[in-house]
Amino acid sequence: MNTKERILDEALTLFSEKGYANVYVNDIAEAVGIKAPSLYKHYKNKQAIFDAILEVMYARFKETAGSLNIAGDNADVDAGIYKSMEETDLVQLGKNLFLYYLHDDYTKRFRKMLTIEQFRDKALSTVYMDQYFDAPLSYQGMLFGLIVQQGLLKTDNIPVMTLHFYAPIYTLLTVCDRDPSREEECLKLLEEHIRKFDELYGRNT
Amino acid sequence: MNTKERILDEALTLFSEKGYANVYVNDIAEAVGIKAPSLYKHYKNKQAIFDAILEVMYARFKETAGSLNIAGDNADVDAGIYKSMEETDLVQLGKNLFLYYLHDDYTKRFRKMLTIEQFRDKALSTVYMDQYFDAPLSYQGMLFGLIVQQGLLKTDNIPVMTLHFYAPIYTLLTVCDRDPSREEECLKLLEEHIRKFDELYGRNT
DNA sequence: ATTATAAGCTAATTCGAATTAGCCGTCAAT
DNA sequence: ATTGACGGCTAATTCGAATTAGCTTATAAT
Repeated sequence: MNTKERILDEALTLFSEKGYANVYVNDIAEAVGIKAPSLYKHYKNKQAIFDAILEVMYARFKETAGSLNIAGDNADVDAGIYKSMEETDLVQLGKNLFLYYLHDDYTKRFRKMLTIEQFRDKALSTVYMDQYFDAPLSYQGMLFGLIVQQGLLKTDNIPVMTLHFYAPIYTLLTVCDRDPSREEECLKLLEEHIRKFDELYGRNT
Repeated sequence: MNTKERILDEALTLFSEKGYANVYVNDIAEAVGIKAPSLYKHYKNKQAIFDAILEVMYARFKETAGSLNIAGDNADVDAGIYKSMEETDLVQLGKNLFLYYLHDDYTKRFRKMLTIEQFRDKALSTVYMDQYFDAPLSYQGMLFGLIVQQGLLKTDNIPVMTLHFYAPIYTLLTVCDRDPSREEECLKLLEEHIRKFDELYGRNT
């Protein structure tokens, strides 16, 4: 990773911990191991660093939405996903989703940064909502549609079923973001949630 | 409301919209209708204004936790609450909880401020988690315990049942905070959620 | 070999936001 | 009537963080 990239990396870390306004260019430089004025050889100013982070993250989201099949893109359902869903344990799906969101380093720092900065910039809150509400519900809603079609689960209201599946995951995620020491507790609750969800919606009946 | 109180009120509004660091004492003064130096007749400095807001909110939370029976205090269950639960429609309970959180002016601004500032101050994130995770789950868990005892709903896992009830409420709340124009949509989903919850956990069977 | 560019540094400079100094009018209590 | 505290104002002052100026070295291309 070259200096230009490392600046973004360290800046993202700092922004996610303290918020844009509370991070000084000096902090970023120090984290990178250079002096503050040297930053300006790579970026026009502090705001440009922030903007560059956003661009990288947009690009990254686009990639992962496709490859990990959990974060968005409800446009097309290829046969592979469809087939795997038939045999995939819901618990695994939920846990994977949760752990990806929780541990993927970029995702995690970016989410925290969005959480802090979203109220200052409408565009950021839109990104946040899309990433953590609309896209997951849309994508998972489609999956549950297939699962219900297959008769594996039963419901007359797929959007609500999806909300029932996803909202606890989201909620537990916000807990872990705030207090990583509760991760174990949350994972346990997550697993119980999905098992009960499964039971309630009739896979086992 | 005197000047001293109005300062807190306007400052809370501004902090909740832009975050502490992005609000200038000048902004606060302007909102109040005085000049910035006059603020210092009432508060030692900017931080003192922030701290005073926290104190007011702590006090307020303590009050409302008791009087509205939705926001915390799981210590004692008085007979009144117990009795009312027997006949209260869950949908009303959930809607009231949601609408209180969403529309109570102080609660709303304070929640947004906490959301923005929590990562800079461990104490704030603790307050946030307590207010929006632990206390609601604890209190509602107790209520569901009573409801299950009465045989109105059935489950072998009250914490998960409580999570199933509360997580969608919390999730939809975070949506409305970010985009108030989605309130109607969220309320509709909220209602469907609770009806389905009720159905899944067996009130109607 | 020369030159240009990239990327670093130290030492200013700028600039804006927080705070302080010091003055003034009002009003309630002596 | 006088005084003092309260709460406001304008005009500094301070101070710290962002940015710019200008120098240096290394390296890659001519």
